[in-house]
Parts: sequence; structure tokens; C-alpha cells
Amino acid sequence: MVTLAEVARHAGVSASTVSYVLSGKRSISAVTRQRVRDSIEHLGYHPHAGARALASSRSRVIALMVPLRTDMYVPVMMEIAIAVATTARVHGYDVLLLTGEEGPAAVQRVTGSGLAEAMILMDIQLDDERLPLLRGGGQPAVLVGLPADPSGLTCVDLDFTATGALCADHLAELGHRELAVIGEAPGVYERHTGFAERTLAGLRDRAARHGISVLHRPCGGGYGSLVGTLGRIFDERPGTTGFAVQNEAVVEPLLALLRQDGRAVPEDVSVVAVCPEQVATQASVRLTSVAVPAQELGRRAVELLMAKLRSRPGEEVVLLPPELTVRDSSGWAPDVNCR
Amino acid sequence: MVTLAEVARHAGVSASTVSYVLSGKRSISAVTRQRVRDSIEHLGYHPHAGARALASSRSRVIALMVPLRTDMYVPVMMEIAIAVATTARVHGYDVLLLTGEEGPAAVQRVTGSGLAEAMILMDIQLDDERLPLLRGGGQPAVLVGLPADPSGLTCVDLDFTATGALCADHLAELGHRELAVIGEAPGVYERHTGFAERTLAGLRDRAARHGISVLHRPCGGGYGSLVGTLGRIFDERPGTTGFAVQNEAVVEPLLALLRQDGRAVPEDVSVVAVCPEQVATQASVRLTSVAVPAQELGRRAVELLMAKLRSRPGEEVVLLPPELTVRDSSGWAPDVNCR
DNA sequence: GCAGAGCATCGAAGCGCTTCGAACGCGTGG
DNA sequence: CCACGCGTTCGAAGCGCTTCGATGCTCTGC
Repeated sequence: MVTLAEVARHAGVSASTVSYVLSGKRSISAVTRQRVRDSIEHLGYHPHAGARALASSRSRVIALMVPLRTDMYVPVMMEIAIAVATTARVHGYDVLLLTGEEGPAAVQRVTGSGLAEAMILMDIQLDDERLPLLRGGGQPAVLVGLPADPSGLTCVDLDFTATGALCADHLAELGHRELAVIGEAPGVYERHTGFAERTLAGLRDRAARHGISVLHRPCGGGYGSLVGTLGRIFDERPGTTGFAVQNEAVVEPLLALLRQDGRAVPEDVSVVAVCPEQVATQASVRLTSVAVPAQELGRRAVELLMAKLRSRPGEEVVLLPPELTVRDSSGWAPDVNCR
Repeated sequence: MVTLAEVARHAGVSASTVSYVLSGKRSISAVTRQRVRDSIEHLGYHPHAGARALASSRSRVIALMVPLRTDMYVPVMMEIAIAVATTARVHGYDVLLLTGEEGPAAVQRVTGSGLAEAMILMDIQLDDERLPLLRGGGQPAVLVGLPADPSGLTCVDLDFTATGALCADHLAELGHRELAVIGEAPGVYERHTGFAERTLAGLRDRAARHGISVLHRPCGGGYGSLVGTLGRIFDERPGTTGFAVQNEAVVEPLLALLRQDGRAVPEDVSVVAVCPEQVATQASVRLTSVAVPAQELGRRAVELLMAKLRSRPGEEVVLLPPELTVRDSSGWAPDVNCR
């Protein structure tokens, strides 16, 4: 392994000079700078991360805590994670991957050991057990998601309340009077995961103002559970003509089942989804949807974190405004159509 | 931040004693050991990772390189990644997440800086550009996947050649004479991704021995591209009765389309998939499938790596034997049925 | 009763880097 | 002509930990 000292010797300067060339914290003459750079190149020098962390007490690593719930839609998590890693690299940081397994203890461990300077947390529950540790302000953190009480915390998320409202508005404008919401797996609601509950609340609230009825049904992934869920929805509310779906895994099965039942989309039934663009455009019917901007969330989370690492402002909540894109799965409610 | 020295002072022993209590590399009397442990607990001490890495030249971190191809089935990658992270923790290691973005340079950087002691690489191409760097033996590495020439490397993968053969055997035994393989996205083959090409080779080879015809068609994700692909398959080989699918994203669309075309599964057409168990059991028809043991792959990769970190043996290739589970999507070929 | 073995513990020397104060040489203004 | 300032560079002191002798001990065995 090549060390700073060897580079210094090779370039005929002192170790500190090499260090300053690397960090740029003091001015070094152009000649010397170039000579040092050449030596670094020539010897293939890479600063030792541990030594750096020790001397500067900055590890240039951030931790990303990704829970491993089996009932969450994985690609979104992954896309966020990748965006985090990529953006972090742009800022000269690497990313440490933590699974939910260790729970809050992981926060302690990584914080305490100086392994990571800061952390990003995903899959936030409304009353997340990791939050008290973070509020202490032990170390900078950004949540991707919004807990019930974000005081003293920095969060970034899609504005899911507005998302729900947007779905309700869209379906209401098209004349639908009875809506069904097919949601995430029951476990997601049982855990009080913010995004699921907020979407529902936003939708319910707006629907109420429009005087529209809403039937909410969580639904596990997979074709099987959807068959049951959908059957029960139509049993209970045969007049349902509008669907809001927040569950990527049942989007395609839903379209298949409706087709099979002889209900045409969007002539008989309208569907609005909350999902990544890719899912919406690759489905068998191009879906009217509110996009979940996974990449953007990851990127913003890192940028907020970097800002916090420079100077630590207090709390801050960034809610991205939702955008509804009309595609082929929503249209006038049948009765309106007939007028 | 609490340091070793503070713990030592609090416990009334020397720093080295505390260190030995922590590492267990020298015997310490039970009394002292307990006293030190109490102090650690009391003060909330966490060893500084950087200092540790510097002094011992072991960072207790492994790097996981996950490419970010958009045409790969993400959940499998994620499941492997999670399994890697979880298993690594069991061995006292943390995981650094690297995206493909940096390419081979990332290997250099992480190796050179001592940030990670070893690495696990995913999405291996047959002639992967990262391999030369690893063969040099600069640092221990394990590949999840099998390149064309695994000499000097440690690899773990599902035996995809055998997987392909298993699919061919199963369909042949059921009397199918014309098979179609719906594969991954074209890009996957263009990159010469090992698992896709091997499956195909294994299947073709075995099919030839059975005297069965095989038509292979790559297929992008999404309903749209499958419609085209499937149409062309039946145009070209109207007698096709057996499908082997290695592309999780089109499994459900395929079943939907066949249903729509009035082809019953498994009465008219049999489908065998290569996919995770979850996909197979949650599809609208429970699929006969060869499972992709994502978790097992991640676990094994870490265990091979840990073994290598202890003593470095040479190359080693672990190929997990595939298992085909018969479910509801495969049955006798129609003509056989009529005999 | 004393040499030698063994156990428990300590002290000190780094690991490779950052950073602070000091030193050196040069040009400038009074 | 000297004092001063500035741009460059150096030396040394750590950062918190591991690890290798070395040092007292208490035990054994003859």
C-alpha cells in the first residue's frame, strides 16, 4: 500500500504539503502542486480512509437504512437507494447499507463508531421508534417519509395528502360518485406507514367535500388476494366506477380481472394509480397516475443531508408536489356518459 | 465522544487491557473483564471505526457492487443485497453500497483506500471488465454470477445451464415438441449476461437431445412489448405448446394474454418460469417454476468471502443445483392428451 | 527454597493522515 | 536599508486504536 509519506518522498516535499495539495486548504505553488499530482498518479496513491477519518473525524460515509419489509414495493426502495448512492458519490461520499434488522441499535452503532457521518432513513412510520434517537441531534439525519411529528427533523417526501386529494378531484371531475381505494398490504396500515395513511386521508377528505363515497380496502400483493378484495368491493358497492390504486403489485392483476369481468377501462370503470411512471406506462392499459418520484426523493435526501453537514439548520420538511398525468385508464363515469 | 482511554481510566486499567477485553486476543481475568465491560456500558462507549481500521488495517466493511441496469428484475437484486447485508452483520461486517456508475474505478478506489476489505460483485457479464482487476488478487472478492472464464475467481450462482436443461426435460416429458423461450430484455443478451445465456444454452442443448425445436425471443418488460413478441412467436410457430419464461416482468402479462387468446394454461399451453418463488406462487396461475434462490445466493456469497478473508484459497465456483417445482401451469401437450 | 513456567497487566510504539504554528525567502514601502 | 507582510513550505503533535515486548506475580516441581 502506498502512503502519503511515500508520495512526499517521491515528490521531494513534506507530507503536509501533499496533504494540502489533496485538500486544497492552503495554497501551494502551481509547480509543486503538479509535481505532487504526478507522483500520486505515478505511484497509484489512494489515501487511507481510516486514517483520514481518524485525523479529520470525517468519514465521508453516510448510512442508508433500508428496512426489509416484504410487503413494500421493492423497486421504489431500490430506486431511491441507487439515487442516494449516486448522488452521494457526486458529493464525495460513500453509502453504508443498513437493513432494518438491527432496529434503532444500528443508529447508535453507526453514529457512535463514527463509521458514518450522517444517515438517511427510509420507510418511516408515523411514530417511528428510531426518531427519538435522531431528535437528540446526535448526528445529522434525513428521513425519506414523513412521521406524525416531524419537529426537530428533516424530512423529504412526496406530498401524499395532496396526492390523495388529486386522485379524488380527478375522479370527481369525471363524474364518479362511488370510489374504491385499493391500498397497500394490511401490514402497511397496521404499522401506520405515513405515505399510505396520508394518501387515504387526503383522498377521503377531498371526496367528502365532493360528496363522494369512498371504500378503502388494503390488499396483499398477488393475484389471489386481489380476486377476493375486488369481489368484495363489488358485492358491497356494485355502483363503484372509480378506483384509486396505491399498490404497484396489483395494478396489472386489477386490469386483467376487470377485463375478465367484462368491465371496460375506462368506459365502465376508471382507474387512477399512485406508482412509478414505468409501472403506469408499461401496464396493459396506460394508466392515469400520480408518479412516485423515487429518484428525485433519493437525490433530494442527499442534498438536504449535505447542506446539514455544512451548517446544521433545524427542522425542515420538503414535500414534493404531486402531479397527475392523465392517460388511458380514466374517463367519464358511465352515467355521465349517457346523459 | 467516549474513547478507549476514558474507559480505561474509568475502569482503573490501562488502555491495552480494555482493547484486549474487546478483542479477546489475550486472556484477562474475569474480574477485570467485568469491570471493563461495566465501564463500557456505563459510558456508552463505541470504538472508533476509523482508528480501528488504521491500527489493525481491517475495516470490517465489505463492498457490494450493484449495477443499476434498468432492464434487470430489481427485486431479485434487492433480495440478494439485503441478504448480503444481513449475513455480513452476523459476521460483524457492514456493507458499503456501490452502484455500477463508477465502473471498474470503484474497485480501485475502495480497494486502495482500505475502505472495504473485500467485495461482492453482482450482475456479472461473461467478459466483465471488472474481472482483470480482481484476478490480480488485490483483494478478496466473490462474484454473484459466473463469467465465461472463472479462473482465479470465486463465484456463486444458480446453475443456470442445469436450470435450462431442467425446463427442457420437464416440457419434453410432458410431450411438448415445440418450445418458445421468452427471455430477458434484449440488452441483457447484448451485454452477454451469464445467467441469461447459460439458461438458453442449457435449454437448447437438452432440447436438441430430445429432438425438440426451440424458438428464443428476448422481450422487454411491460405488456406492450410482450404483445408483439407473443404474436410473432405464434405466427412463426403456430404449433408452440411449451413456454419457458425467464423474465419476471412478463410472467403475469403472458398469462393474461394467453387467457385472452383463448389458450388455456395448462390444457393448451404449458408455461415454465425461472423466477423467485414469490412470483411463481402469486401469479394468476400458480406457476411450475425453477426458483431463483436470491437470499441463498447473498448468504453464500458472504460466507465464501468470510472464508477467503481468513485464509485465501484460490478459485472456487459454487453452483447451486436448480429445483423445479411442478405447479398448475404445466401439463401434457395437447396431442398427447388426445391419444 | 528456588528456578522456571504461566498468567494478567502495562507501556510504548506505531497505523497514515490532518492541521496548527513556525520558518523561510522574497518584494515593498517608509 | 530595514522592518514588515505575504505566499509557500516544513515539522511536529496528535486523532483513537492495536499489538508487541516487558514486567510483576503466583504456582508448580524437584
